Amino acid sequence: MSEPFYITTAIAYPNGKPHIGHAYEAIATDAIARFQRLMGRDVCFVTGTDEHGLKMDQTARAAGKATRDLADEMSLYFKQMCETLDISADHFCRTTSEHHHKASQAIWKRLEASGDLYLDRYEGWYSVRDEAYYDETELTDGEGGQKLSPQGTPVAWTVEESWFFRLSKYEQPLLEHYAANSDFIRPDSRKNETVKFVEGGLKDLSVSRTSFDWGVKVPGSENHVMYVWLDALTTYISAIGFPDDTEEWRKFWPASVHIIGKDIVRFHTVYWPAFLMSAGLPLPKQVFGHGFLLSRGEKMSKSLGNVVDPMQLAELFGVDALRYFLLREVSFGQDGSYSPEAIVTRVNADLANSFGNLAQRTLSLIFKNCEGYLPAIRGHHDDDIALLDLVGATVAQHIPAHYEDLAMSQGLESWMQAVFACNAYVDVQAPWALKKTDPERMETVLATLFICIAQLAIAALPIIPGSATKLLDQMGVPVDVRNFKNAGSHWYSPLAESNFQIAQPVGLFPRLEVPAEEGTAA
RNA sequence: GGCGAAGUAGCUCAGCUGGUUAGAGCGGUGGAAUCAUAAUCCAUAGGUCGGGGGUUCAAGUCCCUCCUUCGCUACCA
Repeated sequence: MSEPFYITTAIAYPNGKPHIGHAYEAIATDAIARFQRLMGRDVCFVTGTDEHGLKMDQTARAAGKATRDLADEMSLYFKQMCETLDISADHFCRTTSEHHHKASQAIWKRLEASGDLYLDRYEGWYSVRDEAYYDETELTDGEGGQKLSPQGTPVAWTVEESWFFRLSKYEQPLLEHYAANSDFIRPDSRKNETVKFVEGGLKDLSVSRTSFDWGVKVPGSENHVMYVWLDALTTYISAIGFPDDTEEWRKFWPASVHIIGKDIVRFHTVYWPAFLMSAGLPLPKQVFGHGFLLSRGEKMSKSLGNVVDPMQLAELFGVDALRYFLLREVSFGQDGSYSPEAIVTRVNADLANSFGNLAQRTLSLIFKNCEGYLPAIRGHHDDDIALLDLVGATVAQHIPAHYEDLAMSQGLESWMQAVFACNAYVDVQAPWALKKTDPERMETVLATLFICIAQLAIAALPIIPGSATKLLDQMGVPVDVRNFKNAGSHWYSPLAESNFQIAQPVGLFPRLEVPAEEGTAA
């Protein structure tokens, strides 16, 4: 029985098309999910869209559409993005689904049964124009003493009936949980922020709204809809069956890790655990808040006009090139910077010049000098052993250790070091020269390289699944070898003896060029 | 204002609990090689580790202070 591993992305809020940040999160989560599958874990990977709330309603109205139609349309963009980027999610969930409504109402009833919900009034400065409450400190004084919101719209003191959740009750339990589970919130900087925040005291949370109705109806209070976050967070359990007693639910909850952006850490590390405690359900084992992608070091925003469409990038550079760049260049957990130049430089250096060329030169030599048959090994030299050991240790130990720690960029750094060692080995051994002086030795050298390249391709599968698979296909590596457990097993000789023959190798990692029209944002 | 993170070679960054000549990749320079995607390999470029002060036999690595950048500071997500 393999150990279950349940991982989720944040459930994206689709009041616009997906941007590079959504793509980044999906890609990173996918790489982790794929890695765990290759480690033999039984993986469940969930992503989806969080479609309720005021913003969706407003966006739809502004576009002159029915909210449901907008949700359908936008959610589809996210789903398509996942397909395009090779995201291997097991479930794509929508909070508008019937089952999800049922689950949200079920968790609501559990909170209620715990005595953690009470009806009260929410008071504050409300802007009708913005349909939002503002804190006193955010307001400015307009003409005639009229108080204005940050958007410059008039606000008025408003009282609204609302259900409240006794968040305050969970202050100590949460702090105890953070202390007892040091890995619950990662990276540490996010954990510190959360702990300080909770230590500062928790107020009860308003968890229903009556000012709009685009959401999950509160059981027994039909004029209330649930606070979007309560509903959205519930996706993590509704996706695998809750409240029904399904096999998936029993197997996969609690989640191994929620991968989220650093902006929504609080919702996942304070509200969500508190809701779960109240509901009597186990807490996820970890919440990881990744950083943001900056465009040339600047925040991306619609007003700056530097928002990047991930679909366009994938089309321009290739899905695997984009995936590789994001996971190699950005240290997971920290902010990262993106630019077309950076993608081109990184991908050309690592994938095209180093790894791609290594595979191409090796397979070409085998194709030309061995008629495509895998060369025989006739006794290894020390150099061969050293390379096999280095690549073997990298693939069996170093890379998995980094991936396991969600340090994909460091795993890829180890990967590149092994690639460098292979290229150095090729140059020192010079199989093209051995062809004339010692053909048998040439065969051993090429066989050694073949084994190393296959192992490196396997280690790259979580990051660049498409091209690594194509390479392994070209090389005839059996599917059951393509995982971290079997990559280092003795599969080469059986494959060679099976008379497998490689075809003329085809380059899988083309050199990229910076798009010519790349100019300054107008 | 309060709390926190960061400031290391031209660029992007590694440097855990303090300890030999501060590291990598990219770029630059000089060689080698020619199997390969004008790709590869080898060597190299001498950066006061933001400024100042302190602790220590010894400090990017601990303490203080100053400067700069950034994040969090609750109910739009």
